[in-house]
Amino acid sequence: MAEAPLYDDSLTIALLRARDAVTAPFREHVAEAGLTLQQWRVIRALAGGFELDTTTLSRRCVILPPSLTRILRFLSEQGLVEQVPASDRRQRVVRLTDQGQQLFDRMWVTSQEKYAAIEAAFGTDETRQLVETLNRFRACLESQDHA
Amino acid sequence: MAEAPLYDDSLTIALLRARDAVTAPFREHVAEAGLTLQQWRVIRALAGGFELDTTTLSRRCVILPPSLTRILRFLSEQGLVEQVPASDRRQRVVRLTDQGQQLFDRMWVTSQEKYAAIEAAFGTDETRQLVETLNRFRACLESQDHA
DNA sequence: ATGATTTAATTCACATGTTAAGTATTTTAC
DNA sequence: GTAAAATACTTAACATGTGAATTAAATCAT
Repeated sequence: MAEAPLYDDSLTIALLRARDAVTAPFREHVAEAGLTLQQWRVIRALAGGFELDTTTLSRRCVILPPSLTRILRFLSEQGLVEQVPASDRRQRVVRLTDQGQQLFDRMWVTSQEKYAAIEAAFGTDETRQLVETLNRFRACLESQDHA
Repeated sequence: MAEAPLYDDSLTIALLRARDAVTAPFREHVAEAGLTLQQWRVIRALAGGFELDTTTLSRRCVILPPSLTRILRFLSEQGLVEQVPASDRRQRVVRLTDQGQQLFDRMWVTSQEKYAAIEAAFGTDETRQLVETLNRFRACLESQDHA
């Protein structure tokens, strides 16, 4: 049942595979709307009228700035996102267009259903605990690095 | 302490961030040898004299075949990997060259030390349990999908 | 044995990941 | 007030991720 021994890589590999497994149904769903997972994450972050700058989006969506530049260019061309003036003119602040919000609204229900299916399969408490453990794990490593 | 509410994305995001955190020290380490994490995963899978075909490498390293083609091309050009004849001539079976094995040997000690530091920081048992939970989680989702 | 099917890998095209360098704006220090 | 430092983002260059199409070899059916 278990994989090869020689691997201490197990943690990295386990994280990669868990991510693949959990994103699969969402990837399929958003692809039907012509979106990638990363583009969808940006739309979600902006849903509900939020106006966010690139740095904030980058942190929330876990997408590096150079990728975000390209993603925002794409979403603007599709008419899903628009720029709003910012007091600090270095910043690029964006929000969803009406069209973008409508797309979100159409997709959100199904998206939630898929997430609910995952929680149902693994258990609500177990899922919540896994998220908590992952966040604790990350916090632990990051504080270690700052030493 | 916690991030925004509106997110059901938390699981995906938590997996992404955990992966970023755990790979950071390794990324830095292998970059000093002019390698990427993915290239290093392939080298590790072959270390110790294993001769593996592309499909097996793809599964073990969690790298899709098209990426693997490019990675093996790079590693061959660097003289770290060489092809061995296979009974099934559709397959591409490779192994480490002496140079490749030597590179692995030089890097392996430090790599293990970094992994040990992670286990020490988060706890050996906790780390092992996290890997076990992630694998159980993945198995759970994959069996769900085949329905 | 021959043709149809399946399998293994590659190629293609485009999106994202990643690091370093560049540009414009703001802030800091004096 | 102005030059230096810091900040926010973009661009560039190359590696990987991803799905679809392609090629070559093995297997299957008859």
